[in-house]
Amino acid sequence: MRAPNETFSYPYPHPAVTTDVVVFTIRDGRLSILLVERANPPFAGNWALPGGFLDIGEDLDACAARELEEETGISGLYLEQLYTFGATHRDPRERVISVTYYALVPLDALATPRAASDAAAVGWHAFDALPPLAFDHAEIVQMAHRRLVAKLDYSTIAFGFMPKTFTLSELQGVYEILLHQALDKRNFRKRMLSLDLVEETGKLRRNGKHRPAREYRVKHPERVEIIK
Amino acid sequence: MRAPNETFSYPYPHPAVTTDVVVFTIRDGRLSILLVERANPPFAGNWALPGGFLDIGEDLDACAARELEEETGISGLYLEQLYTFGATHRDPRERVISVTYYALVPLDALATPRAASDAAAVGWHAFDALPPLAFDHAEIVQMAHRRLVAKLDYSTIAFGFMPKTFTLSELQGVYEILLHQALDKRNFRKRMLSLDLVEETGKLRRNGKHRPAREYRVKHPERVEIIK
DNA sequence: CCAAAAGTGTTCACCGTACACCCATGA
DNA sequence: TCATGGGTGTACGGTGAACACTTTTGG
Repeated sequence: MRAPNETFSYPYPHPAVTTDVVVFTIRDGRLSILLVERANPPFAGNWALPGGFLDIGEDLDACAARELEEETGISGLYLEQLYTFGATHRDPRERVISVTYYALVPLDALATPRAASDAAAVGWHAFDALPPLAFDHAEIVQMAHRRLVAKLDYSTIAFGFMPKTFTLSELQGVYEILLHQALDKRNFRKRMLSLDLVEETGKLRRNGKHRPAREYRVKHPERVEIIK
Repeated sequence: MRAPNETFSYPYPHPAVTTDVVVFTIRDGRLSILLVERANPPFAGNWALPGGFLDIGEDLDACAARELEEETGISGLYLEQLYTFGATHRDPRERVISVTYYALVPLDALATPRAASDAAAVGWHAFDALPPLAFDHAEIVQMAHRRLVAKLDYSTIAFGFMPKTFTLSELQGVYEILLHQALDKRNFRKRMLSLDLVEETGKLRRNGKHRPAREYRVKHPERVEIIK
């Protein structure tokens, strides 16, 4: 074993550690992620995931949340650690270990992100039409997407995309976008209601020249992420 | 965004990065993990997970595999990244980020591990009777165990415990130990055979004064970890 | 009254579960 | 011949999938 055994610190070179966050949302009926355009080399002019270096006294989760908040102005999101990428030459400057996270932004919380000082631009990009990404970020995005879709089956992660109140049709739309297929309305409603995770607010949602939809909310927001 | 933007390297303090591995096996009918007894402070005399510092030019996976091989003399195991732990004071000496992995050792590969220079001892411990662990390693072990049990449902991870050839009763025994419950023999066999992942070797296994058991092997070892 | 989305039940196939007895061997 | 673990089939209930029409509103 080569566990820590010096009295103070490990006398060999330390890698840099960053967090990068894949921020998903649904915009205009398409799954989208948040990207920043890099202002500086390497990969200047390329799009990349929001993220940055870990402060030496900062928890990993806090770092990811801070980076996310700095980019989008949104906090309190569902944020989950995804995977840690550490290939030796993933960053040409120095050895960088990236602890990656993913987050879901509810449909109604789409604050227009503001570009930070070291980014040329920041914006949402449809998942199925992403520009070339810097570093190994394309790989990170692919893994986040696989995780997201896999969790649809056995968790209630899709609620992370829902605003405080929503209709069952909106919820079904989210599933259909994520699964890339149409779902049967009756089966979908039966399944959702049997989970006993949503309740009617009692209000109706008028959305056009047709029958109004019942409005729902999540019953126990703190339990939403618990695996079925 | 606070992504890398210096020409060379990030001018703030870097944390140390380690990998730690939860090595599972089944010994004497009990789920067990491999621990080393620390020879040096901090936590001298306590048991800890095998692991150690990342070499600056080494991939994360390679580091975990190397540490594991150094401890057990076994290589080529199923090894999967688990989670990255980075609480600010998890190591009293300096800031340490631990990228954790877990591995499964087949029943027949139980080489007696040999203690490395900086460990007082190394050995297997039953999962339900673990000694107090150094650092946050108890938390790491708990997470690894939850992952292992969860994957039983939707993957074929249990085959990671099986030697090259095995009987269906042995396989069932592994599931029963991991799930902590007895399984119906007929249903278990029906399910396993329907997965079409194992095939008979044609040989019989004589194990006592009773009917010999058919010997099986995994059909496509490279596909064993693919999610159902 | 027409267009558009909301809302509602039943049938069927499949799968997981429960359950009991005979078989082959060694002592 | 007996003790021991190996090996086999069927019946039932629950769950997921397929499927079409009525309701309510705005224009």
